[in-house]
Amino acid sequence: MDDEEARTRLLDAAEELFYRHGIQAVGMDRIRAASGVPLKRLYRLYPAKESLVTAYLERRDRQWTASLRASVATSAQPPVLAVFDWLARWFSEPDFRGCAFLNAYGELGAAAPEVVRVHKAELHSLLTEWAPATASPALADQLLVLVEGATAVAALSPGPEPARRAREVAELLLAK
Amino acid sequence: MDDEEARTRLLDAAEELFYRHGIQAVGMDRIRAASGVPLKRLYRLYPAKESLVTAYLERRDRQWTASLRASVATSAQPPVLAVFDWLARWFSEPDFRGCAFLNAYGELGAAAPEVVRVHKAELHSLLTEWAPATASPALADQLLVLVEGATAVAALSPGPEPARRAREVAELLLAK
DNA sequence: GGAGTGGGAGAACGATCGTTCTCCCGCATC
DNA sequence: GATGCGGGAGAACGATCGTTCTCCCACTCC
Repeated sequence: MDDEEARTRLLDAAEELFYRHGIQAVGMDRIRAASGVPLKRLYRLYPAKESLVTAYLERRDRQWTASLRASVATSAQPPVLAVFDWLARWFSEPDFRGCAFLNAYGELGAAAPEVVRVHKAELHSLLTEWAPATASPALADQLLVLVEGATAVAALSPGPEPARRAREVAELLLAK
Repeated sequence: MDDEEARTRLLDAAEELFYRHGIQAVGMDRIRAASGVPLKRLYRLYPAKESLVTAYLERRDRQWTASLRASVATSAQPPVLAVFDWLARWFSEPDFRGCAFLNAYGELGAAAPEVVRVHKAELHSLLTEWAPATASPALADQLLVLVEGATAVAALSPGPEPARRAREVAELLLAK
């Protein structure tokens, strides 16, 4: 097992545990046990828990954004509506538990890593990119409210319905 | 200082600290220091941290719902739109940091107290009550997405704008 | 006034946390 | 084959947490 594989295993374990149980509720030793990476190596690759948390969120941000981009690009639907179809599938995953970045911000507050804010800015920028060129500049803001709202509602009552409700509203916004 | 005043002081301190810093980040001794209530009395009134957390969320639920109800009842606007005006004022409070119930759920996961789920069910029921009688039964679900979405967006970029954007969308839904 | 009681201040306890250190084994080098 | 050395397993350390205990003082009741 080289360092690269150890990093992957550590981030896999961190993602699974931090996302499911929250960040403060998971100790470093639990991540060592779940990843199989010895503590000494863990601290060589990530010198403190905070850097592991940041790395977890940064990788999740890249993967989340890439998955959404790919799904929107290959959908036959208008991009903005394809977002909600992708959300419906995400909300149906068995271990879905809301937005990892919002959860981290709620738990850590001002101590949350910068990537939390970056993630939300990226999402806003994607929605701006996908909105019809003729639309009002407020449309991206409104769509962002719909995406965040569907995610927050689904966090407490999982399943595709919140995404479908949000999609209905988005269709209305586009037809306006 | 009788027990009732001690309870109030404890819940005030708990609300201020738990909401601002997160639940796990605040120790019982910090609540003792902020409230001025001795530890012995604290544990007589709330036998464990979990019961203090539950009491904090339950009181906040009652106050939040009462404030929203009162504001909607005295507004000249249609009830559903008055909700978003109330949100805009809430988001502008200097210590606003998102929905305390969603934050608690994100931090505690399955270990979150039941009141988190109850709070969201109440909100849905209020929106159903305030929706025009002629509206589609899906309207309350869509409004819930808008309310939660505005709150989530405002958590990371505070101020009244997310509520205004959500209100614009709600107007469109009502005019449909 | 003396005995009992309740509560306040804060030390103490056991558990757990993030982090570091010790010990030891396998392996590469001359 | 002796010698270093990187790394693994896990003990150990200091801090902090939730919770309980000790000590002591003020006050009540006869």
